[in-house]
Amino acid sequence: MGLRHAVLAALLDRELSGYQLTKLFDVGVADFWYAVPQQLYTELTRSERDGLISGREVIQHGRPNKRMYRITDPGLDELAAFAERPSKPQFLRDDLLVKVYAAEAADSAAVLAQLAERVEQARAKIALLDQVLARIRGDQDEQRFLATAPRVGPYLTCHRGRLFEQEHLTWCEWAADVLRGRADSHAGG
Amino acid sequence: MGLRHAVLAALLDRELSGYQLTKLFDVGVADFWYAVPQQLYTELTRSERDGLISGREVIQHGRPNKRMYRITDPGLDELAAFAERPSKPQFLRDDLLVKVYAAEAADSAAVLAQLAERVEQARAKIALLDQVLARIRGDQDEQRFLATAPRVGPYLTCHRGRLFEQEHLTWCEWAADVLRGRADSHAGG
DNA sequence: CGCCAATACTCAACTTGTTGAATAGTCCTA
DNA sequence: TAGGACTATTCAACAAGTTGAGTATTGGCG
Repeated sequence: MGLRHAVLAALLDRELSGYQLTKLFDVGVADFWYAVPQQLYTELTRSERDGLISGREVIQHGRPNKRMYRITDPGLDELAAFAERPSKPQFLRDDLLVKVYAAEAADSAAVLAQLAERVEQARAKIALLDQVLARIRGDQDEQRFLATAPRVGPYLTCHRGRLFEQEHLTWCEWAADVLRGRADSHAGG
Repeated sequence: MGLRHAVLAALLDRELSGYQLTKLFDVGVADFWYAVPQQLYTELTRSERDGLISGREVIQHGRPNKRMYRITDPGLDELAAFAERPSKPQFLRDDLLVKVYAAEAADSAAVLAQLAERVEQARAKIALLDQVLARIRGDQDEQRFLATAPRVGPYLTCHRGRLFEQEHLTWCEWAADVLRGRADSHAGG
């Protein structure tokens, strides 16, 4: 039940519509989880059925009505209980790594192109996350914010996302350099 | 078909048994993919049926017989074609991040304990990966190895795994510090 | 006026990954 | 000499994630 708890966490201190959640969990700012709309709407229905969240219909003019969700007390309990259950270690599982692992059997130009693309994606995401971090921090410096803000969870996980992207970027560039260097030296001599 | 290509990549330059593959893809040295034995045996059967790998029975004395697999020419083609297909961006999806995101709603001692556990796991994995890297490199220094070795893919992805663990470790320690600091200051005043 | 994007969702089919249990022989340790 | 660990694999049930299509309305652009 990964998504379930991610949704509960997102609803921790604010009411959100299904649609807003799809935006949060979309490529954009899913700094701690990712999911497509279909998954989210399904999960919202299930979580409401199970009493962990409650939704209310909001009638809108000029656009479809929507349903706003908030976390319930049983939802808070579930989240707290989840936090105490052991979590299993995380693993890398990335197509691109497989391609680099098999680089010698593949067209190296294709692999290099994909590494370059990832670098660009990572750069864009870092820029976005930097904005998010600055917005969360407001006008405080980081240390002050972390010491005094009422909630720091979102800031910490956002930082994790940034680190992840930064590291990915660095590695992609390094791997590309290595592969390029080898391709050149084979071609040249 | 993530696992399929990961298996093909692992068989790129050596023949391996299903059991050896389960060890590779187990917690141990799955520096680019992870899978449980059941998944692997299923995938091996399917890939053999599809002609991407071929297996041969090896009769053993004193232990169960085993099946050794090697990649076929169609398998190599498939791997090369896979490397040229675009790969989708990677996302973080980690229980522990959800817990940290929701830290304020959870028992902070429990979250801190899990962060500490992760730090230990990461340390162990880093030590292991360092051994693997040294073994792959042999007696050469890194730069020389990367320039001259016949295959560098496994080395590059192993490095990626190490970076990932290192970054995870650093972040876990930082997040734990932040949360501990806040817990103390709330308790103390 | 027509088209596209955005809002706000739903249904269905499918693929992947997870969990638990089982088999069966050998080797090592207590 | 019993019990566990290691080798080597299989079957089945289920949960989670992916993909593709479809609905309906509004607002803006050219």
